[in-house]
Amino acid sequence: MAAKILIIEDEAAIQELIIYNLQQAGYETVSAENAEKAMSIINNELPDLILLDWMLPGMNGIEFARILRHGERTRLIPIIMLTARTQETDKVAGLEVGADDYVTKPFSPRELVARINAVLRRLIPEASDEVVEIDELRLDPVNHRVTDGNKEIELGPTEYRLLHFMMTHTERVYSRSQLLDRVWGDHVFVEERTVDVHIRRLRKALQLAGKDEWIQTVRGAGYRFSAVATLQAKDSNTQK
Amino acid sequence: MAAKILIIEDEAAIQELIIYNLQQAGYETVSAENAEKAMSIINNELPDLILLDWMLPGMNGIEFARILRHGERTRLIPIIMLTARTQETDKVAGLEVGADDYVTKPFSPRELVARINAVLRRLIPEASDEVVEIDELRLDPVNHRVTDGNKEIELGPTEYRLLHFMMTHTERVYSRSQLLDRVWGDHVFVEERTVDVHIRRLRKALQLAGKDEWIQTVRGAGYRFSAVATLQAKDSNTQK
DNA sequence: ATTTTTTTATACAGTTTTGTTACAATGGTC
DNA sequence: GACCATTGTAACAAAACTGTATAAAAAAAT
Repeated sequence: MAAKILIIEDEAAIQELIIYNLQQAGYETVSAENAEKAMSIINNELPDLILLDWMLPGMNGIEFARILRHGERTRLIPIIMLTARTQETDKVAGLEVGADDYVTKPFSPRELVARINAVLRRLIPEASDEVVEIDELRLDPVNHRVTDGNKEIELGPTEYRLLHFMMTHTERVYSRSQLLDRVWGDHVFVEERTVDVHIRRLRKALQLAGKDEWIQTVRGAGYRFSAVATLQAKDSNTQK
Repeated sequence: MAAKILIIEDEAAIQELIIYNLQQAGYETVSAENAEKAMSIINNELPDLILLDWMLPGMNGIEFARILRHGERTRLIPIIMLTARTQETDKVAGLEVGADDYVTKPFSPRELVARINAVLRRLIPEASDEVVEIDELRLDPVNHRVTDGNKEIELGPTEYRLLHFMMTHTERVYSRSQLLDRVWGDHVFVEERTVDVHIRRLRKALQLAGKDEWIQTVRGAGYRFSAVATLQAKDSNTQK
Protein backbone atom coordinates (compact mmCIF):
# COMPACT_ATOMS: atom_id res chain seq x y z
CA MET A 1 0.00 0.00 0.00
CA ALA A 2 2.04 2.87 -1.30
CA ALA A 3 1.52 6.07 0.60
CA LYS A 4 -0.55 8.63 -1.20
CA ILE A 5 0.95 12.07 -1.28
CA LEU A 6 -0.96 15.19 -2.12
CA ILE A 7 1.09 17.90 -3.77
CA ILE A 8 -0.27 21.40 -3.49
CA GLU A 9 1.80 23.61 -5.73
CA ASP A 10 0.76 26.17 -8.30
CA GLU A 11 3.89 26.27 -10.43
CA ALA A 12 3.33 23.60 -13.02
CA ALA A 13 7.01 22.97 -13.64
CA ILE A 14 7.78 22.30 -10.03
CA GLN A 15 4.66 20.27 -9.60
CA GLU A 16 5.62 17.96 -12.41
CA LEU A 17 9.13 17.64 -11.18
CA ILE A 18 7.86 16.56 -7.82
CA ILE A 19 5.28 14.20 -9.22
CA TYR A 20 7.86 12.52 -11.37
CA ASN A 21 10.28 12.04 -8.55
CA LEU A 22 7.76 10.79 -6.06
CA GLN A 23 6.35 8.30 -8.47
CA GLN A 24 9.86 7.24 -9.21
CA ALA A 25 10.27 6.67 -5.51
CA GLY A 26 7.19 4.51 -5.46
CA TYR A 27 4.63 6.90 -4.08
CA GLU A 28 1.18 7.46 -5.32
CA THR A 29 0.54 11.11 -6.08
CA VAL A 30 -2.36 13.44 -6.41
CA SER A 31 -1.99 17.13 -7.01
CA ALA A 32 -3.78 20.41 -6.82
CA GLU A 33 -2.85 23.92 -7.87
CA ASN A 34 -4.82 25.75 -5.27
CA ALA A 35 -6.49 25.43 -1.94
CA GLU A 36 -9.98 24.72 -3.23
CA LYS A 37 -8.92 21.83 -5.42
CA ALA A 38 -6.77 20.53 -2.64
CA MET A 39 -9.70 20.55 -0.28
CA SER A 40 -11.92 18.69 -2.65
CA ILE A 41 -9.25 16.05 -3.15
CA ILE A 42 -8.75 15.72 0.55
CA ASN A 43 -12.43 15.23 1.05
CA ASN A 44 -12.54 12.43 -1.45
CA GLU A 45 -9.39 10.54 -0.72
CA LEU A 46 -7.52 11.19 2.47
CA PRO A 47 -3.83 11.42 1.54
CA ASP A 48 -1.16 10.05 3.85
CA LEU A 49 0.98 13.13 3.59
CA ILE A 50 0.66 16.62 2.17
CA LEU A 51 3.35 18.59 0.41
CA LEU A 52 2.28 22.16 0.72
CA ASP A 53 3.69 25.16 -1.06
CA TRP A 54 4.13 28.17 1.13
CA MET A 55 2.72 30.52 -1.48
CA LEU A 56 -0.58 29.60 -2.97
CA PRO A 57 -2.81 31.67 -5.21
CA GLY A 58 -5.56 33.07 -3.06
CA MET A 59 -4.50 31.67 0.26
CA ASN A 60 -1.08 31.24 1.68
CA GLY A 61 0.19 27.89 2.73
CA ILE A 62 0.41 28.74 6.39
CA GLU A 63 -3.25 29.59 6.44
CA PHE A 64 -4.09 26.39 4.68
CA ALA A 65 -1.99 24.34 7.04
CA ARG A 66 -3.86 25.87 9.92
CA ILE A 67 -7.15 24.90 8.39
CA LEU A 68 -5.96 21.36 7.92
CA ARG A 69 -4.94 21.17 11.52
CA HIS A 70 -8.39 22.23 12.54
CA GLY A 71 -10.19 19.67 10.48
CA GLU A 72 -11.25 16.59 12.34
CA ARG A 73 -10.26 14.31 9.51
CA THR A 74 -7.17 16.13 8.40
CA ARG A 75 -5.69 16.89 11.77
CA LEU A 76 -3.28 14.01 11.80
CA ILE A 77 -2.01 14.17 8.23
CA PRO A 78 1.68 15.05 8.18
CA ILE A 79 2.47 18.24 6.34
CA ILE A 80 5.74 19.19 4.70
CA MET A 81 6.00 22.80 3.67
CA LEU A 82 7.73 23.90 0.51
CA THR A 83 9.18 27.33 0.78
CA ALA A 84 11.40 29.61 -1.19
CA ARG A 85 12.27 31.56 1.87
CA THR A 86 14.90 30.62 4.27
CA GLN A 87 14.21 33.07 7.03
CA GLU A 88 14.26 31.60 10.44
CA THR A 89 11.00 33.30 11.31
CA ASP A 90 9.20 31.55 8.50
CA LYS A 91 10.56 28.27 9.62
CA VAL A 92 9.25 28.89 13.05
CA ALA A 93 5.87 30.02 11.77
CA GLY A 94 5.64 26.89 9.68
CA LEU A 95 6.47 24.56 12.47
CA GLU A 96 4.22 26.41 14.82
CA VAL A 97 1.23 25.96 12.67
CA GLY A 98 1.90 22.29 12.72
CA ALA A 99 4.04 21.48 9.74
CA ASP A 100 6.10 18.40 10.41
CA ASP A 101 8.99 19.41 8.27
CA TYR A 102 9.82 21.88 5.54
CA VAL A 103 11.96 21.94 2.44
CA THR A 104 13.37 25.10 0.95
CA LYS A 105 13.37 25.71 -2.77
CA PRO A 106 15.35 25.00 -4.73
CA PHE A 107 15.60 21.50 -3.38
CA SER A 108 17.08 18.35 -4.71
CA PRO A 109 14.58 15.62 -5.44
CA ARG A 110 16.63 13.25 -3.36
CA GLU A 111 16.37 15.49 -0.38
CA LEU A 112 12.64 15.81 -0.82
CA VAL A 113 12.14 12.09 -1.04
CA ALA A 114 14.39 11.56 1.92
CA ARG A 115 12.41 13.96 4.04
CA ILE A 116 9.14 12.42 3.02
CA ASN A 117 10.46 9.03 3.91
CA ALA A 118 11.63 10.30 7.24
CA VAL A 119 8.37 11.96 8.16
CA LEU A 120 6.35 8.94 7.12
CA ARG A 121 8.56 6.57 9.02
CA ARG A 122 8.29 8.72 12.08
CA LEU A 123 4.60 9.52 12.01
CA ILE A 124 2.86 6.76 10.11
CA PRO A 125 5.29 3.91 9.59
CA GLU A 126 2.42 1.72 8.53
CA ALA A 127 1.91 3.95 5.50
CA SER A 128 5.42 3.50 4.22
CA ASP A 129 6.18 0.68 1.89
CA GLU A 130 8.87 -0.92 3.92
CA VAL A 131 8.76 -4.57 4.66
CA VAL A 132 8.19 -5.24 8.32
CA GLU A 133 9.74 -8.37 9.63
CA ILE A 134 9.73 -9.61 13.15
CA ASP A 135 11.25 -12.95 13.84
CA GLU A 136 9.86 -15.11 11.09
CA LEU A 137 6.77 -13.06 10.61
CA ARG A 138 6.98 -10.91 7.56
CA LEU A 139 4.58 -8.34 6.25
CA ASP A 140 5.29 -6.99 2.81
CA PRO A 141 3.25 -3.91 1.91
CA VAL A 142 4.30 -4.04 -1.71
CA ASN A 143 2.71 -7.35 -2.53
CA HIS A 144 0.34 -7.11 0.39
CA ARG A 145 1.37 -10.40 1.83
CA VAL A 146 1.96 -11.78 5.25
CA THR A 147 4.12 -14.82 5.63
CA ASP A 148 5.55 -16.88 8.42
CA GLY A 149 8.65 -18.49 7.08
CA ASN A 150 7.28 -19.84 3.86
CA LYS A 151 3.73 -20.26 5.04
CA GLU A 152 1.36 -17.61 3.87
CA ILE A 153 -1.04 -16.13 6.34
CA GLU A 154 -4.34 -14.98 4.94
CA LEU A 155 -5.87 -11.88 6.40
CA GLY A 156 -8.82 -9.70 5.65
CA PRO A 157 -8.13 -6.05 4.88
CA THR A 158 -8.82 -4.81 8.36
CA GLU A 159 -6.77 -7.53 10.01
CA TYR A 160 -3.98 -6.74 7.61
CA ARG A 161 -3.97 -3.07 8.50
CA LEU A 162 -4.26 -3.87 12.16
CA LEU A 163 -1.30 -6.20 12.01
CA HIS A 164 0.68 -3.72 9.99
CA PHE A 165 0.03 -1.01 12.53
CA MET A 166 0.88 -3.23 15.44
CA MET A 167 4.03 -4.59 13.86
CA THR A 168 5.22 -1.06 13.27
CA HIS A 169 4.29 0.01 16.80
CA THR A 170 5.48 -2.72 19.07
CA GLU A 171 6.11 -2.67 22.78
CA ARG A 172 3.47 -0.13 23.41
CA VAL A 173 -0.07 -0.29 24.63
CA TYR A 174 -2.78 1.17 22.46
CA SER A 175 -6.26 1.75 23.71
CA ARG A 176 -9.18 0.65 21.63
CA SER A 177 -9.91 4.21 20.72
CA GLN A 178 -6.34 4.82 19.64
CA LEU A 179 -6.46 1.75 17.47
CA LEU A 180 -9.71 2.89 15.93
CA ASP A 181 -8.12 6.24 15.14
CA ARG A 182 -4.99 4.81 13.67
CA VAL A 183 -6.21 1.68 11.94
CA TRP A 184 -9.79 2.45 11.05
CA GLY A 185 -9.20 6.14 10.53
CA ASP A 186 -10.00 9.07 12.70
CA HIS A 187 -13.42 9.26 14.17
CA VAL A 188 -14.99 6.48 12.29
CA PHE A 189 -18.28 5.78 13.94
CA VAL A 190 -17.66 2.30 15.24
CA GLU A 191 -18.06 0.60 18.59
CA GLU A 192 -14.92 0.09 20.59
CA ARG A 193 -15.76 -3.55 21.01
CA THR A 194 -15.27 -3.99 17.31
CA VAL A 195 -11.58 -3.81 17.97
CA ASP A 196 -11.85 -6.89 20.14
CA VAL A 197 -13.44 -8.83 17.34
CA HIS A 198 -10.73 -7.96 14.88
CA ILE A 199 -8.06 -8.67 17.42
CA ARG A 200 -9.66 -12.03 17.80
CA ARG A 201 -9.68 -12.62 14.04
CA LEU A 202 -6.08 -11.56 13.77
CA ARG A 203 -5.05 -13.82 16.61
CA LYS A 204 -6.86 -16.68 15.01
CA ALA A 205 -4.97 -16.14 11.79
CA LEU A 206 -1.66 -15.91 13.59
CA GLN A 207 -2.40 -18.99 15.60
CA LEU A 208 -1.41 -21.21 12.71
CA ALA A 209 2.04 -19.70 12.94
CA GLY A 210 2.01 -19.88 16.70
CA LYS A 211 2.47 -16.14 16.85
CA ASP A 212 -0.88 -15.25 18.33
CA GLU A 213 0.64 -14.65 21.71
CA TRP A 214 2.39 -11.63 20.38
CA ILE A 215 -0.85 -9.78 20.52
CA GLN A 216 -1.34 -9.22 24.18
CA THR A 217 -4.26 -7.97 26.16
CA VAL A 218 -3.49 -5.33 28.72
CA ARG A 219 -6.49 -5.30 30.94
CA GLY A 220 -7.98 -1.91 31.47
CA ALA A 221 -5.62 -0.36 28.95
CA GLY A 222 -5.82 -1.94 25.52
CA TYR A 223 -3.62 -4.17 23.41
CA ARG A 224 0.07 -4.52 22.87
CA PHE A 225 2.16 -6.21 20.24
CA SER A 226 5.27 -7.74 21.63
CA ALA A 227 7.50 -10.42 20.26
CA VAL A 228 9.87 -10.12 23.16
CA ALA A 229 10.12 -13.26 25.13
CA THR A 230 9.55 -12.42 28.75
CA LEU A 231 9.60 -14.99 31.43
CA GLN A 232 6.20 -14.79 32.96
CA ALA A 233 6.45 -14.83 36.67
CA LYS A 234 2.93 -16.07 36.98
CA ASP A 235 1.49 -19.58 37.37
CA SER A 236 3.21 -19.96 40.67
CA ASN A 237 0.71 -18.22 42.86
CA THR A 238 -2.10 -16.65 40.94
CA GLN A 239 -4.05 -19.83 40.84
CA LYS A 240 -7.35 -20.06 42.49
CA MET B 1 -1.66 6.32 31.13
CA ALA B 2 -1.44 9.59 29.31
CA ALA B 3 -2.02 12.66 31.40
CA LYS B 4 -5.22 14.54 30.76
CA ILE B 5 -4.75 18.22 30.12
CA LEU B 6 -7.49 20.79 30.26
CA ILE B 7 -7.05 23.72 27.90
CA ILE B 8 -8.93 26.87 28.80
CA GLU B 9 -8.59 29.24 25.89
CA ASP B 10 -11.19 31.26 24.06
CA GLU B 11 -9.38 31.81 20.78
CA ALA B 12 -10.36 28.86 18.67
CA ALA B 13 -7.26 28.94 16.49
CA ILE B 14 -4.88 28.83 19.41
CA GLN B 15 -6.96 26.24 21.18
CA GLU B 16 -6.82 23.89 18.23
CA LEU B 17 -3.15 24.45 17.71
CA ILE B 18 -2.53 23.48 21.29
CA ILE B 19 -4.84 20.50 21.13
CA TYR B 20 -3.11 19.21 18.05
CA ASN B 21 0.33 19.52 19.51
CA LEU B 22 -0.53 18.01 22.84
CA GLN B 23 -2.20 15.08 21.20
CA GLN B 24 0.85 14.61 19.05
CA ALA B 25 2.87 14.58 22.21
CA GLY B 26 0.66 11.83 23.53
CA TYR B 27 -1.53 13.73 25.91
CA GLU B 28 -5.22 13.41 26.31
CA THR B 29 -6.94 16.76 25.99
CA VAL B 30 -10.16 18.40 27.01
CA SER B 31 -10.94 22.01 26.35
CA ALA B 32 -13.19 24.83 27.35
CA GLU B 33 -13.67 28.36 26.04
CA ASN B 34 -14.67 29.97 29.26
CA ALA B 35 -14.60 29.60 33.00
CA GLU B 36 -18.04 28.05 33.38
CA LYS B 37 -17.40 25.27 30.90
CA ALA B 38 -14.02 24.70 32.43
CA MET B 39 -15.58 24.30 35.85
CA SER B 40 -18.11 21.82 34.67
CA ILE B 41 -15.40 19.77 33.02
CA ILE B 42 -13.30 19.87 36.13
CA ASN B 43 -16.21 18.63 38.16
CA ASN B 44 -16.72 15.67 35.90
CA GLU B 45 -13.23 14.57 35.11
CA LEU B 46 -10.36 15.88 37.13
CA PRO B 47 -7.58 16.83 34.70
CA ASP B 48 -3.95 16.26 35.58
CA LEU B 49 -2.90 19.71 34.48
CA ILE B 50 -4.59 22.92 33.41
CA LEU B 51 -3.43 25.25 30.67
CA LEU B 52 -5.08 28.53 31.44
CA ASP B 53 -5.29 31.58 29.24
CA TRP B 54 -4.63 34.82 31.02
CA MET B 55 -7.54 36.56 29.36
CA LEU B 56 -10.86 34.83 29.46
CA PRO B 57 -14.25 36.18 28.48
CA GLY B 58 -16.02 37.18 31.63
CA MET B 59 -13.39 36.33 34.12
CA ASN B 60 -9.68 36.76 33.87
CA GLY B 61 -7.37 33.85 34.21
CA ILE B 62 -5.75 35.06 37.37
CA GLU B 63 -9.10 35.15 39.11
CA PHE B 64 -9.88 31.68 37.89
CA ALA B 65 -6.54 30.35 39.02
CA ARG B 66 -7.22 31.74 42.46
CA ILE B 67 -10.54 29.94 42.60
CA LEU B 68 -8.91 26.69 41.58
CA ARG B 69 -6.33 27.05 44.29
CA HIS B 70 -9.05 27.39 46.87
CA GLY B 71 -11.07 24.40 45.77
CA GLU B 72 -10.61 21.26 47.77
CA ARG B 73 -10.41 19.00 44.75
CA THR B 74 -8.61 21.38 42.46
CA ARG B 75 -6.02 22.70 44.84
CA LEU B 76 -3.30 20.36 43.73
CA ILE B 77 -3.78 20.53 39.99
CA PRO B 78 -0.78 22.13 38.32
CA ILE B 79 -1.60 25.27 36.35
CA ILE B 80 0.35 26.71 33.46
CA MET B 81 -0.69 30.21 32.43
CA LEU B 82 -0.78 31.32 28.82
CA THR B 83 -0.20 34.99 28.45
CA ALA B 84 0.36 37.44 25.64
CA ARG B 85 2.01 39.87 27.96
CA THR B 86 5.58 39.74 28.88
CA GLN B 87 5.64 42.29 31.62
CA GLU B 88 7.51 41.22 34.60
CA THR B 89 4.65 42.27 36.86
CA ASP B 90 2.24 39.91 35.17
CA LYS B 91 4.66 37.10 35.52
CA VAL B 92 4.90 37.76 39.16
CA ALA B 93 1.14 38.03 39.56
CA GLY B 94 0.70 34.74 37.81
CA LEU B 95 3.17 32.89 39.89
CA GLU B 96 1.85 34.54 43.02
CA VAL B 97 -1.61 33.28 42.46
CA GLY B 98 -0.25 29.82 42.28
CA ALA B 99 0.54 29.10 38.66
CA ASP B 100 3.29 26.56 38.39
CA ASP B 101 4.69 27.96 35.20
CA TYR B 102 3.69 30.30 32.44
CA VAL B 103 4.21 30.51 28.71
CA THR B 104 4.05 33.72 26.73
CA LYS B 105 2.32 33.93 23.39
CA PRO B 106 3.40 33.45 20.76
CA PHE B 107 4.97 30.24 21.89
CA SER B 108 6.43 27.34 20.02
CA PRO B 109 4.60 24.07 20.51
CA ARG B 110 7.84 22.42 21.46
CA GLU B 111 8.37 24.84 24.24
CA LEU B 112 4.85 24.35 25.47
CA VAL B 113 5.18 20.60 25.47
CA ALA B 114 8.53 20.82 27.16
CA ARG B 115 7.14 22.96 29.95
CA ILE B 116 4.17 20.70 30.44
CA ASN B 117 6.48 17.74 30.66
CA ALA B 118 8.62 19.52 33.16
CA VAL B 119 5.74 20.51 35.40
CA LEU B 120 4.22 17.06 35.30
CA ARG B 121 7.51 15.40 36.09
CA ARG B 122 7.96 17.66 39.03
CA LEU B 123 4.45 17.61 40.46
CA ILE B 124 2.74 14.38 39.42
CA PRO B 125 5.42 12.04 38.20
CA GLU B 126 3.00 9.14 38.01
CA ALA B 127 1.02 10.94 35.33
CA SER B 128 4.00 11.33 33.06
CA ASP B 129 4.97 8.55 30.74
CA GLU B 130 8.48 8.14 31.99
CA VAL B 131 9.94 4.82 32.87
CA VAL B 132 10.45 4.40 36.57
CA GLU B 133 13.29 2.18 37.55
CA ILE B 134 14.50 1.36 40.98
CA ASP B 135 17.24 -1.12 41.34
CA GLU B 136 16.18 -3.92 39.02
CA LEU B 137 12.53 -3.14 39.25
CA ARG B 138 11.25 -1.34 36.22
CA LEU B 139 7.84 0.05 35.44
CA ASP B 140 7.26 1.26 31.92
CA PRO B 141 4.06 3.24 31.42
CA VAL B 142 4.35 3.15 27.66
CA ASN B 143 4.10 -0.57 27.26
CA HIS B 144 2.42 -0.94 30.61
CA ARG B 145 4.85 -3.48 31.87
CA VAL B 146 6.55 -4.21 35.15
CA THR B 147 9.71 -6.22 35.07
CA ASP B 148 12.35 -7.35 37.45
CA GLY B 149 15.45 -7.92 35.42
CA ASN B 150 13.98 -9.98 32.63
CA LYS B 151 11.19 -11.47 34.67
CA GLU B 152 7.82 -9.98 34.03
CA ILE B 153 5.64 -9.20 36.98
CA GLU B 154 1.94 -9.42 36.31
CA LEU B 155 -0.28 -6.96 38.06
CA GLY B 156 -3.93 -6.07 37.96
CA PRO B 157 -4.84 -2.50 37.04
CA THR B 158 -5.13 -1.27 40.59
CA GLU B 159 -1.91 -2.87 41.74
CA TYR B 160 -0.20 -1.40 38.73
CA ARG B 161 -1.36 2.11 39.56
CA LEU B 162 -0.52 1.64 43.19
CA LEU B 163 2.98 0.50 42.39
CA HIS B 164 3.43 3.32 39.93
CA PHE B 165 2.42 5.86 42.53
CA MET B 166 4.61 4.35 45.19
CA MET B 167 7.62 4.05 42.95
CA THR B 168 7.33 7.71 42.07
CA HIS B 169 6.83 8.73 45.70
CA THR B 170 9.36 6.80 47.65
CA GLU B 171 10.73 7.34 51.12
CA ARG B 172 7.55 8.87 52.35
CA VAL B 173 4.62 7.58 54.30
CA TYR B 174 1.15 7.81 52.79
CA SER B 175 -1.93 7.21 54.83
CA ARG B 176 -4.61 4.95 53.48
CA SER B 177 -6.80 7.89 52.75
CA GLN B 178 -4.04 9.65 50.87
CA LEU B 179 -3.46 6.55 48.82
CA LEU B 180 -7.14 6.29 48.07
CA ASP B 181 -7.14 9.87 46.85
CA ARG B 182 -4.08 9.57 44.72
CA VAL B 183 -4.38 6.06 43.38
CA TRP B 184 -8.09 5.41 43.33
CA GLY B 185 -8.96 9.04 42.73
CA ASP B 186 -10.79 11.42 44.99
CA HIS B 187 -14.56 11.15 45.20
CA VAL B 188 -14.26 7.39 45.19
CA PHE B 189 -15.82 5.91 48.25
CA VAL B 190 -14.24 2.70 49.36
CA GLU B 191 -13.22 1.38 52.73
CA GLU B 192 -9.75 2.19 53.89
CA ARG B 193 -9.20 -1.51 54.50
CA THR B 194 -9.29 -1.98 50.77
CA VAL B 195 -5.90 -0.40 50.58
CA ASP B 196 -4.54 -3.12 52.81
CA VAL B 197 -5.83 -5.76 50.48
CA HIS B 198 -4.24 -4.23 47.44
CA ILE B 199 -1.02 -3.67 49.28
CA ARG B 200 -1.14 -7.32 50.10
CA ARG B 201 -1.73 -8.26 46.48
CA LEU B 202 1.05 -6.04 45.32
CA ARG B 203 3.43 -7.49 47.86
CA LYS B 204 2.52 -10.96 46.77
CA ALA B 205 3.32 -10.10 43.19
CA LEU B 206 6.60 -8.49 44.16
CA GLN B 207 7.50 -11.42 46.33
CA LEU B 208 8.54 -13.44 43.31
CA ALA B 209 11.16 -10.80 42.69
CA GLY B 210 12.04 -10.60 46.33
CA LYS B 211 11.12 -6.96 46.34
CA ASP B 212 8.10 -7.16 48.58
CA GLU B 213 9.98 -5.73 51.50
CA TRP B 214 10.15 -2.44 49.72
CA ILE B 215 6.56 -1.84 50.64
CA GLN B 216 6.70 -1.14 54.30
CA THR B 217 4.05 -0.84 56.90
CA VAL B 218 4.22 2.16 59.14
CA ARG B 219 2.03 1.27 61.99
CA GLY B 220 -0.62 3.82 62.76
CA ALA B 221 0.38 5.92 59.77
CA GLY B 222 0.16 4.06 56.49
CA TYR B 223 2.59 2.63 54.01
CA ARG B 224 5.93 3.62 52.60
CA PHE B 225 7.87 2.52 49.59
CA SER B 226 11.55 2.31 50.24
CA ALA B 227 14.21 0.48 48.33
CA VAL B 228 16.92 1.67 50.63
CA ALA B 229 18.66 -1.26 52.22
CA THR B 230 16.63 -1.91 55.30
CA LEU B 231 19.43 -1.94 57.78
CA GLN B 232 17.03 -1.40 60.60
CA ALA B 233 17.92 -2.74 64.01
CA LYS B 234 15.61 -5.43 62.88
CA ASP B 235 18.10 -8.26 63.12
CA SER B 236 17.45 -10.55 60.27
CA ASN B 237 18.39 -13.72 62.05
CA THR B 238 14.87 -14.72 61.31
CA GLN B 239 15.81 -14.94 57.66
CA LYS B 240 13.95 -17.65 55.88
C1' DA C 1 0.38 -11.87 81.12
C1' DT C 2 -3.67 -10.01 79.38
C1' DT C 3 -6.16 -6.83 76.75
C1' DT C 4 -6.61 -3.72 73.00
C1' DT C 5 -5.46 -1.97 68.66
C1' DT C 6 -3.69 -2.46 64.24
C1' DT C 7 -2.37 -5.06 60.46
C1' DT C 8 -2.35 -9.28 57.60
C1' DA C 9 -4.49 -12.98 55.28
C1' DT C 10 -8.10 -15.19 52.88
C1' DA C 11 -12.54 -16.20 51.05
C1' DC C 12 -16.32 -14.73 48.49
C1' DA C 13 -19.75 -12.41 45.92
C1' DG C 14 -20.59 -8.84 42.81
C1' DT C 15 -18.95 -6.24 39.04
C1' DT C 16 -16.36 -5.13 35.09
C1' DT C 17 -13.78 -6.38 31.26
C1' DT C 18 -12.62 -9.34 27.63
C1' DG C 19 -13.31 -13.45 24.50
C1' DT C 20 -16.14 -15.83 21.35
C1' DT C 21 -19.60 -16.77 18.21
C1' DA C 22 -23.47 -15.91 15.24
C1' DC C 23 -25.78 -12.94 12.28
C1' DA C 24 -27.26 -9.28 9.34
C1' DA C 25 -25.77 -5.49 6.52
C1' DT C 26 -22.68 -3.81 3.13
C1' DG C 27 -20.36 -3.52 -1.01
C1' DG C 28 -17.72 -5.38 -4.61
C1' DT C 29 -17.32 -8.92 -8.52
C1' DC C 30 -18.58 -11.99 -11.88
C1' DG D 1 -28.87 -10.24 -10.01
C1' DA D 2 -26.39 -13.83 -7.40
C1' DC D 3 -22.33 -14.69 -5.10
C1' DC D 4 -18.73 -13.80 -2.04
C1' DA D 5 -15.80 -11.73 1.25
C1' DT D 6 -15.80 -8.56 4.74
C1' DT D 7 -17.54 -5.83 8.27
C1' DG D 8 -19.71 -4.19 12.60
C1' DT D 9 -22.80 -5.33 16.27
C1' DA D 10 -25.21 -7.92 19.62
C1' DA D 11 -25.46 -11.50 22.82
C1' DC D 12 -23.68 -14.58 25.77
C1' DA D 13 -19.71 -16.97 28.12
C1' DA D 14 -15.54 -16.77 30.44
C1' DA D 15 -12.15 -14.61 32.91
C1' DA D 16 -10.20 -11.15 35.69
C1' DC D 17 -10.63 -7.83 39.05
C1' DT D 18 -12.58 -5.39 43.10
C1' DG D 19 -14.20 -4.40 47.58
C1' DT D 20 -15.83 -6.14 51.89
C1' DA D 21 -16.28 -9.19 55.65
C1' DT D 22 -14.11 -12.06 58.63
C1' DA D 23 -10.66 -14.49 61.17
C1' DA D 24 -5.86 -14.82 62.47
C1' DA D 25 -1.61 -12.71 63.66
C1' DA D 26 1.29 -9.15 65.32
C1' DA D 27 2.35 -5.15 67.92
C1' DA D 28 1.42 -2.00 71.51
C1' DA D 29 -0.61 -0.82 75.79
C1' DT D 30 -2.15 -1.99 80.24
